[in-house]
Amino acid sequence: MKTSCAAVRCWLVKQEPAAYSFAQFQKDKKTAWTGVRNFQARNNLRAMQKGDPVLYYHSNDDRAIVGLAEVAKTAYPDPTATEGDWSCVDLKAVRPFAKSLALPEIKADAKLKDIALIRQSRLSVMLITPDEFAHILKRTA
DNA sequence: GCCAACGTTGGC
DNA sequence: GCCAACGTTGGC
Repeated sequence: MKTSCAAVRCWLVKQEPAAYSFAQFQKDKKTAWTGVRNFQARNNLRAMQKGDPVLYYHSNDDRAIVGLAEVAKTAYPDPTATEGDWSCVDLKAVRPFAKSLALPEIKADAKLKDIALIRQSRLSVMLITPDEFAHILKRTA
C-alpha cells in the first residue's frame, strides 16, 4: 500500500502490440519503458510514483485497453538515448483484463469522451483521471 | 495505403 | 518569433 499523502495518479501507456504486446510483457513480468522521445510523454514518465496504476493500450492492430500494470521504479535516464535528456521508468505487469475495452467503445462512452487517449491521439504516456480509471476497471471486469 | 493531427526543424 | 516543410504516429 502507498503510505505517502500524495494522491495516487493513474496513467495510460500506449504500445503497438507488434512491437511489444501485453502478452509478452506478462511473460517478462517487468520491463523498462524506454524509447519515449516526446517531451510531454517524458514529463509524464517523470511524474510517475512507485505503485501508480498504469493502463496498457494496444495501438494500431488491436486498438484496445488490454491490461493493468504498475510503476515498479520511478524515472531514471533512458539508457537507449544516445543524445538528449530522456527518461524511462520500470513497469510491472499486474493482470490482463477479463474484457478488453476497444477504441470504438471508449469513444462511445460518455464518461470517457474527454479521455486523453482520444483528445491527444498521438501522446504515448498520459494521465487518466481517477473517475475515468475507475470506470475503465468496471467496464473491463 | 491513405490521410489527419501534431511535434520538430530550419529559413527568414 | 513566425511559419512552411517535413517526419512520425495512429485511426480508418
